[in-house]
Amino acid sequence: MRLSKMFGKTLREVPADAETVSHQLLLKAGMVQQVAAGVYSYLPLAWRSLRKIEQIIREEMNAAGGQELSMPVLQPLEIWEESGRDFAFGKGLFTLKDRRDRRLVLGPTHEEVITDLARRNVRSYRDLPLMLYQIQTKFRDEPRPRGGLVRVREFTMKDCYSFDIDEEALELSYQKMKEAYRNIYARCSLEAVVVEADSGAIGGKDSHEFMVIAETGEDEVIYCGDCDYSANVERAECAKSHLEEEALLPMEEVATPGARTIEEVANFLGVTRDRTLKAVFYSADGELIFITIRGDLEVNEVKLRNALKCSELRLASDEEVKEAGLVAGSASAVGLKGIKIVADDSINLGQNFVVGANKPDAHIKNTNYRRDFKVDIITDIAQAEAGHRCPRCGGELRSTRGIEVGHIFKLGTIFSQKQAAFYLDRDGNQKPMVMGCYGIGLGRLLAAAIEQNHDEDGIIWPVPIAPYHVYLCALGVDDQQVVSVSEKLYTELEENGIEVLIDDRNESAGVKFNDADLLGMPVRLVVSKRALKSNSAELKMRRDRESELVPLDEVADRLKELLG
RNA sequence: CGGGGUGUAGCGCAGCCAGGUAAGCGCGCAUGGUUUGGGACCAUGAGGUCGGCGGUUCAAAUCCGCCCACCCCGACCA
Repeated sequence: MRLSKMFGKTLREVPADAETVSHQLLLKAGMVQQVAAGVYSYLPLAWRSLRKIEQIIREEMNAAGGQELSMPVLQPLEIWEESGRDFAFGKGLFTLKDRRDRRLVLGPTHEEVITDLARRNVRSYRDLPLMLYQIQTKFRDEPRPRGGLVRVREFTMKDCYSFDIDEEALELSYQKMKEAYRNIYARCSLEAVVVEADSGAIGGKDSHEFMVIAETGEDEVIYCGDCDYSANVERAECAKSHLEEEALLPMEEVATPGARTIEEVANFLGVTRDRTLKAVFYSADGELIFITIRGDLEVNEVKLRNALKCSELRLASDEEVKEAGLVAGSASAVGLKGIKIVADDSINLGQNFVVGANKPDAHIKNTNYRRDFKVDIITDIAQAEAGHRCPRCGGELRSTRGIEVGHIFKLGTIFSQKQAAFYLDRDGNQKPMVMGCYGIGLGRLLAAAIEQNHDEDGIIWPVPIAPYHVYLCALGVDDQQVVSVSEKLYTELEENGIEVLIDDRNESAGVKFNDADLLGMPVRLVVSKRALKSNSAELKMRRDRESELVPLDEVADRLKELLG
């Protein structure tokens, strides 16, 4: 490709909107352009890179036994009602009506359609295992797109679905996919770590995310400094301290004027925060929920959402709290009626807690779960944080940020049950297929690759996903020899299967070098009067500082060797 | 949805507070010339619904109201 003809120009100044490195570089390099919030056009350079990523994924999916197909973006709302996920996705679902007023959705994912396909076509255990995938556009009406290509509303995703006869077979498919994913990231020269994850709106049991560690990542990863435990903070657990056993004491009301926060109450009464129970109020799909958790811990809203199985969850407003007759700052589950109570299991890890008295400026000492109050749900809803103890080995937990570049789930029979996707086993019994699903966001992968491979001058493409291999820089295009040699090299390299972007523009050396660094092709090859004096071209790897002179007739071989 | 911010040429910005000269600057773009190893220089030129609608006024980029778009934080989110 000739730079003089290529669509998409590099910018000297970065559009003010871009915050993250990958977003800035993608814009500055003229690779993407925003059309609306979270909606982008991919210009030729970005598209080439994306196609390479796509091909790598396709090859690995095929190698793992996947069969590629294509399902529609446009889907009837009914199948979403059938699975119940119109509710789970809520406002994230793009919906529309056709001319006959039929309600349609733009698919955010394809479990429903694939399950429908499976139930129509799979009859027998002999048809299983089955692994199907597609590389398709998804639509999600994200509340807030951000970070350039990291979180968008329209994006390309590889989504793969496995169908097995039982959990054991699913485990095999799952491991196969995990391996395929590792291969994909390795082939893209990306370092991705596997973490335990929440399965979110997709549903299901086990789930793992592949994270590219990056400061600008939108996910927080909790990991152990001593063992290999790592999990998305949404799902991460911690070993909660167990207070010393003591005899239950009678409840005692004490005046606590002005003390409202856990901090204030603990200080006022001279106890540590873990001797108190805090109260938090949420609104879950419009219903007010009372949450109680030990004072030294915070509520993890994802865990809470899962416990409640609700769609919309938010902190209750002051008005809602007041309306429910609750006394913010002095509330507790003691004597509370007519409101759903969810507790963190930490309320069991100690005795004689300080709680609110449900009237202003008063608290109750020596309160104990079961004896003094009951709850509707008790489970782990605590947020794990850096500094907490590892649930596996007791080591210290740490925190970092990452970009989620892949997510795999064991769905089990959630969809096959709801959508009646059954098969007949060896003994003639009807059973639901056991499913898994496996996604990779391509654009996000591209962004993550840039986050992980750049310097202050621009992108440093890993060879396998670089738009072109070589940036052939013809320096001094008014010199006949420079032009003829660089054109000859261009043709020769292309004939050898090397992808070349030739900078044939009439620009100064500075401009060309800067663009070469910005666009970040793995190899820069300079043809200039200076180099031609020794009948050579100057070769420099993007990631290196030094260049070397390579005799013209050896360039092609040298490059083949370098690009391997 | 809550909080904060921004909208003036392709990109980056000034002008707005305190209404009034002819809507400016840098980069980029076009033409000509001089340059040519790390974002050159000179000259000439093209390019604008000042986000939109309405209001106030003799007069609005500037003041007021409503709306829209986009960005950031939060909420939310494979």
